[in-house]
Amino acid sequence: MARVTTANSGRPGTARRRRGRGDAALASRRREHLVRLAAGLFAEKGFQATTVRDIAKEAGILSGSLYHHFDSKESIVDELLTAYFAETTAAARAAVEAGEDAGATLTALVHAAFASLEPHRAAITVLQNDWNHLRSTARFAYVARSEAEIEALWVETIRRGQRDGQFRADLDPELTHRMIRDAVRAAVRWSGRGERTDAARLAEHHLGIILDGVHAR
Amino acid sequence: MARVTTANSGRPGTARRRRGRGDAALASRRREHLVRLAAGLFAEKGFQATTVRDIAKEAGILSGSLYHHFDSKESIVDELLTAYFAETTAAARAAVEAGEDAGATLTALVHAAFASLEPHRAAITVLQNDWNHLRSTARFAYVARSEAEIEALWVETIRRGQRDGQFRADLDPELTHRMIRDAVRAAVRWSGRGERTDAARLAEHHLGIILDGVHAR
Amino acid sequence: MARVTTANSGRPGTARRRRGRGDAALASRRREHLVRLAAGLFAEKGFQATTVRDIAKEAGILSGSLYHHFDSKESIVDELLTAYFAETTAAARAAVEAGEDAGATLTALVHAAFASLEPHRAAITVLQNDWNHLRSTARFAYVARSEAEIEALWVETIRRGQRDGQFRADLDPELTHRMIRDAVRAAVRWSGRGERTDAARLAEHHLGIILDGVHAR
Amino acid sequence: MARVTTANSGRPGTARRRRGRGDAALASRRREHLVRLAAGLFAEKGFQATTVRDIAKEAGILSGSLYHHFDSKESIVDELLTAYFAETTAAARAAVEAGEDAGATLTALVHAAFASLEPHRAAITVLQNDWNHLRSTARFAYVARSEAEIEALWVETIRRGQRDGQFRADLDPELTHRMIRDAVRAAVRWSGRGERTDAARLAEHHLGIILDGVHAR
DNA sequence: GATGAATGAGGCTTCATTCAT
DNA sequence: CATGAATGAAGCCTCATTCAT
Repeated sequence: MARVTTANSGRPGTARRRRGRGDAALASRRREHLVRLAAGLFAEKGFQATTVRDIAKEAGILSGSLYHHFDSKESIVDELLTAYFAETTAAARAAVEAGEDAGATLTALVHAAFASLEPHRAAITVLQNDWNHLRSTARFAYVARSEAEIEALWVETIRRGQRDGQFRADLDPELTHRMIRDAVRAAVRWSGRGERTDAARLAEHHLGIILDGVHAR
Repeated sequence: MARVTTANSGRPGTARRRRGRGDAALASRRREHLVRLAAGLFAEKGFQATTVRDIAKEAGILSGSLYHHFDSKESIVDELLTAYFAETTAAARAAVEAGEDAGATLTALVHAAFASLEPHRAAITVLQNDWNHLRSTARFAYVARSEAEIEALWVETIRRGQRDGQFRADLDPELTHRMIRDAVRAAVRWSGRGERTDAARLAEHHLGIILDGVHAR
Repeated sequence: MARVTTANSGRPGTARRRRGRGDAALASRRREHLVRLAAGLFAEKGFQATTVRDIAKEAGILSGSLYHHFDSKESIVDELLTAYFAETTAAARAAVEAGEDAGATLTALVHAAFASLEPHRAAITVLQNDWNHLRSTARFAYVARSEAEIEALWVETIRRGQRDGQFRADLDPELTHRMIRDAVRAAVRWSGRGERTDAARLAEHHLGIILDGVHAR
Repeated sequence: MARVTTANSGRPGTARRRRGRGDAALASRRREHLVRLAAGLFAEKGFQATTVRDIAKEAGILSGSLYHHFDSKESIVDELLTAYFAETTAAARAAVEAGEDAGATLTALVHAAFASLEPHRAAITVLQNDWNHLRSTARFAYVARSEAEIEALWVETIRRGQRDGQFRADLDPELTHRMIRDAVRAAVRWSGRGERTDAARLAEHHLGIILDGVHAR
């Protein structure tokens, strides 16, 4: 769950001119490095507000040189979003398929959501700052599909809990999912950067409210 | 038509003080109308993604003509944010000063937050899409101040509930406030537009989780 | 030399709709007032840098309203330049026609030039700041003509002094005129505003150098 | 007369410091060429009246392309003014430090002033056309400082000549400096372009008047 | 005479992208 | 791979001017 696996590894045409075996790998490493730099900026300012010059400057090169590695600014963010959804969907699926009761599954889903906060700051920030802009692009249609897919997993889990009598029957599963998802994602704006304990504490805290509310018993 | 013999005989500084109507009249019909049009676009796409040409086109005029009414694009969004925080702060203060017990006060705060969703879609969208960009401007420093002020009201209420034994003692009041605030605001992205029942239902639903959690009792 | 007499008084069409006898006079007074306000701004910032809004604001009206009095911004500056050259040419001619010897005539010319500094700050500033821009307009062709006319009077006087043996024979009359003219005009930038003694002292000082140089005898 | 060093070129502090070549390389051939083209236009029309499109057209490129080389129109004129004052100050200092008597020093100062006319037409024109506009910018505060520095050198020299009995005791050193400075600068408007003999003749002529006046002896 | 609203041209600047070297 | 230079579209804003009311 931790590392960006190798999303888009299938996409050819990036590492041209194979002079030796190592070249492609080296190029790919350089590319990954650039993506990580861009991610840092996207996490700070969002997609639209980050210019390709910003990214190039961060890498110590000129903006035109970026186009040896990516064919557009969008393809960088695409890479980040693809990775985010690949991991997130996999994690949600794993939680559901673990076969535990609905309560445990929901807890696992929430934990997974919080766990993605730190490694995917950029993607989440972009989703919040720039989704209104990106949604119109055909290229990012998969985002909506992935979100629907994840939502389906949550809804299924919540329904199961309601049938079991574990969860309240008066809840709307879809609204419930969105509330939790949004509360988690929004934390990317103000939660401490890089402090792991913080993220864990946050997860525990929010989970506490989600499961049992603020009322004392 | 009267007399004009005394035109500027005093030379009062630089700016006149004519127009006995007062500032309320200055914020003319036309201006208000334009703000509302801009708000619609901001609510859809955010601040940065909306161009002055978009706004002008919506009004059926040329972009330069907007500057007859506003001195900058920022001043339009400023107007919207100012109004949002004025109303929101007032509503939160009213809820707290109603003098009810912490549970009732928190309920009132949540209801007020949801009630602002529909009339302030633009401001809330901007806060989510463009805050990273606006925060750097001195002009919008008041946003951070207003948010802090509102947070203080929530925190105070939550603490009171904890002292009363009405709320769980293990909650962090600040994190709790942010979770609720963000969950409400994020709904602006997907909640139905213009359907009042929807907003009310949403409020009831989320409030249910916040107060008592998803667990059945 | 003191008052802007009635430059452009021949230009009809300004005071329309004669309802009564006084109206035209009143309108003309209002117009003069506006010209004076504009002159103040031109003297401060030049022609291009002064906007019609600046002028209107100074008068406490809206920029569109200025067009009831002038058909363009250029016509305001035209009025100022016309007045400047009318007076200046007249003064130079008077100095020459006084029939004194070349030395006295030159002294009178210099004094007249300095005397125009204060009442014609605007025209002189415009001539220095904006002449490069205005020279291309056919409307202002008369400026070059007037300058040539005045130069002719100076050159004639200097030549006379050279024939008399009063002035050095090695001087180029044209260059001499320009040097003096420019030294006087440039003072408009830094010489005290409104202090008459200052202008007189300046005239005496510069005249001293012009006539006898900086060398002690 | 010295070299245009590269004052203000790098603007450090914000941006990297990469590119090991040094700033001299940054001020590339192309950039220098563009500055020269812009200078030609500024010398003709001044700063405000010259648009970035004018400059770009002169270079055969689009206006946006200029921003590959400069970060603003102001930075172009800044470069020209900086160079002008660097050279001019150095020349004035050299004249004073040559250690000759006051008369010779003043002569050298005047010659230096005239010598800067041709290579710095643009800067001098801008100083006359646009100083009222630029003076308000913090960026150009150094202009006033440089002018004061140069004035101090002139004043010192004139005072020395007065103590020696070489110059008239009744002159105000400051006014004297300004008169000469302005007479020289104003010549930029009408003196022939590119003809060296002309500039030299002009210097000799004006110097003749300055030192000994127009009166024959 | 003035207001309020608009026009249209043009100003400076930004930015993703391309491409010869 | 990178640079240096450019494109072209677009962004925000300014300003003289017009005109119905």
